[in-house]
Amino acid sequence: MTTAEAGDQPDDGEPRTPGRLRRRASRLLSQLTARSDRLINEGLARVDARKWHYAVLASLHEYGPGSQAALSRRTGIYRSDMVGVLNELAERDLVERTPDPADQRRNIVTISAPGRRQLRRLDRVLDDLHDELLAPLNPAERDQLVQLLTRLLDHHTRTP
Amino acid sequence: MTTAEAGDQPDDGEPRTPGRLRRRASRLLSQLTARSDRLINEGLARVDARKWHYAVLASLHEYGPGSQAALSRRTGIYRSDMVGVLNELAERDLVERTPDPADQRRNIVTISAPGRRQLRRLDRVLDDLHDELLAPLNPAERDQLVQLLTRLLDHHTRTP
DNA sequence: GTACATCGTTAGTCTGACTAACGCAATGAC
DNA sequence: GTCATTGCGTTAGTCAGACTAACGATGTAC
Repeated sequence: MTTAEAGDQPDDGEPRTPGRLRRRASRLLSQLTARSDRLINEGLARVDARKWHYAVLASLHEYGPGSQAALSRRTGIYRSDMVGVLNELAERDLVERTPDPADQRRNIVTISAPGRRQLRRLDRVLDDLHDELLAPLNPAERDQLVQLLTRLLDHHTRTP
Repeated sequence: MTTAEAGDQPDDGEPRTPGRLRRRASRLLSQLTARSDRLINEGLARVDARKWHYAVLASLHEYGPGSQAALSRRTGIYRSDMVGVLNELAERDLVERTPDPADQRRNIVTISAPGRRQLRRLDRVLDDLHDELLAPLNPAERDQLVQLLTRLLDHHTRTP
């Protein structure tokens, strides 16, 4: 544990972030998330994708076709934003949107063969990007982080 | 380690988030940050403050008066956004903005007595809010989390 | 003294999270 | 069977945070 206490003193000139600020979990989260988001977005943009694409494709692959509303619930994307995401995916022929014969309000969304291919591709891209994101941590520490974050998110999801 | 594997299977009906999605650090970060931000913002709004106020006041208190640009660097707030933050703080008489006699481009920003009082108050408010945010974790785990996040942020700050 | 950097400021972009309201279809109560 | 309620897809729009561009004015280096 000699590597501990990272980020305490800036070696260069002036800009010293107050300690009270530096160790607030909320600040660490938002600062890190800003960088993480940028990293992921840029990485996905390079293969003409966005993270919502991944979420929808993964959900379709793991749980099969579903209505837009169901996809919203599974992915956490608001159903108002889902429209646009599905438009983008349909443009690229990664999913198909067909009316549900059993319920005329519903569209049934299905993943296509190219969609499955793209999903595998995105999985690899995301693996690489996460390797970059988590570079300073060893595998055990990465697990630890995921565990801690999951527990927190879980708590705040169940207890709104 | 029997408490592990939180959040794997939803007990209620339909909405199952794909596993590949659920354990991606980037997603955990952004989901959790969204909730954290909301929690903090609402908490601070109740005492007529925003998180930027805290950042600026803390920086002034720990490192003394400074120009707006210096404050930008210390807090990570863009200097374009700093203007508005300082307006809000000045309205509330928490800081004073006076022209630097030595450099006519600069404003020197100083914390006022009410500013110091507000800072103490915000410190207490934030302590409580973080207690809520980190509720599921024991003190050791909270430290662990802060450590891990700090190391990551550090890495991505030094290596842009 | 001219070229360049810095300061405060205004304006505007982009993304993500979220709300409101719509027309329409299905469902359940009576 | 009608009617209120709920769920669906969609459009539009709000709000906040992060970030860029460009400005006039001032300071600094050569």
